Amino acid sequence: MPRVKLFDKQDALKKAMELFWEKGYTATSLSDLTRHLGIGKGSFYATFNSKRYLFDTCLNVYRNTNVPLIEQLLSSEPNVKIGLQKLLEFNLEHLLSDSKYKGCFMANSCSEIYGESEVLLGKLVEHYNNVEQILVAYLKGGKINPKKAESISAMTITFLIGMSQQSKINRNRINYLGSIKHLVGMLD
Amino acid sequence: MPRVKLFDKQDALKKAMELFWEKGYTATSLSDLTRHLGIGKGSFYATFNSKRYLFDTCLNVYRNTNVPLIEQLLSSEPNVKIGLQKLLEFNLEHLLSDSKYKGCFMANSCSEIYGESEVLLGKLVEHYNNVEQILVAYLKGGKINPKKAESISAMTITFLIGMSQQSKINRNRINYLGSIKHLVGMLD
DNA sequence: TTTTATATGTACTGTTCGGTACAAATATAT
DNA sequence: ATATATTTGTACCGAACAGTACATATAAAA
Repeated sequence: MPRVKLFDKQDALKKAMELFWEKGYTATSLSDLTRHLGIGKGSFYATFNSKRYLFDTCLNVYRNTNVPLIEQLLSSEPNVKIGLQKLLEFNLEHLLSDSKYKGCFMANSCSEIYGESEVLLGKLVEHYNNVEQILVAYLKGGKINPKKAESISAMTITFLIGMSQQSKINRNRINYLGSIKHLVGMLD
Repeated sequence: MPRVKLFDKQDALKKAMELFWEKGYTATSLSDLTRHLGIGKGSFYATFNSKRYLFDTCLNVYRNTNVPLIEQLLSSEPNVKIGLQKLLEFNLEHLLSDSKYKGCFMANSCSEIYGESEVLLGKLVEHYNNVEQILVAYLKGGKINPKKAESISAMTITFLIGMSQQSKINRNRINYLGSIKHLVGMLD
């Protein structure tokens, strides 16, 4: 019976994610969104409840896209040293190949916690704990001793966050590759 | 002849810096500022030109406060291994002792480059190049071979940026200390 | 073709934004 | 005491903000 939507929700979600990822929550206005998604205000609120709610959804989309990618990348590489290197280089290439200098959506969002209820904070904490645990389990599975696996995982997370932020102002691939080499070397 | 200012400009500058540091440029409104500084709009614009101009000034204040601190810390420690460790631990303690979870003002500002003219970007690039060069010179001065000095400096910068961002969602001192130990150990 | 449930655009809400205009207040030099 | 240069608070500006109300358009079911 009803009229049918003129746009694809999943497609619009992806576009919204790109925009929030690029500009952050606060700096992205509703007119930015409707313009970029190519839909009107009516459709926007009928489909996505509110700006805040859409943002949360976008964070989930990002997370549900990237974490499995990491898991797959690691699980397909039995040599943990190479696996760790691939993980780091994979992230680096993603950052440097992005002409918009967006960095990492999760890491960016750490700068937008202020004033929010605990929801965003909790989501970020959970995400990074999750990734860290994946890495720890992977390294332990490769006969790295538990203590070392944990400390190297922790350092890798910190380094990844740093790289994603720094990639906005420094695009020197050689530099980062050198650091990655050192980091991976710590597994010996 | 004239009426005299009822507030201290340097003091107000410091308060403004705290606020921008905590909330970022966009999320800090003019009413936030005047309320926090305890002055009216008239005084604000008579003293600080504009919100944007004040922000730039605050960034300079931050930088002119912190870089000399780093230089002093390093120059007073002849053992480069201990010097690097002190630098990292000094930063860590600063981050963890801040009950407001503000992170690093410079690193935070990397997330606010979007849409700005090249001014902010240039300032951040220059700052991090500067700090990196200070570190390189310090390590080279301690008989670390040039190549190694450069790669470890680069990694240290990335790590510091990462730590400052991550400190907003993870306050586990032990974790960071472990990473620092590993990083310093790379000098052997 | 008519009915009908949903999608859509537009006009509008009240609020806040950064910034300006300017009159009133005031501390000092005379 | 008076004159004066400066600070200060307040009223105001147009624009943009997130969000709502609702009439209109429309595609499918009947």
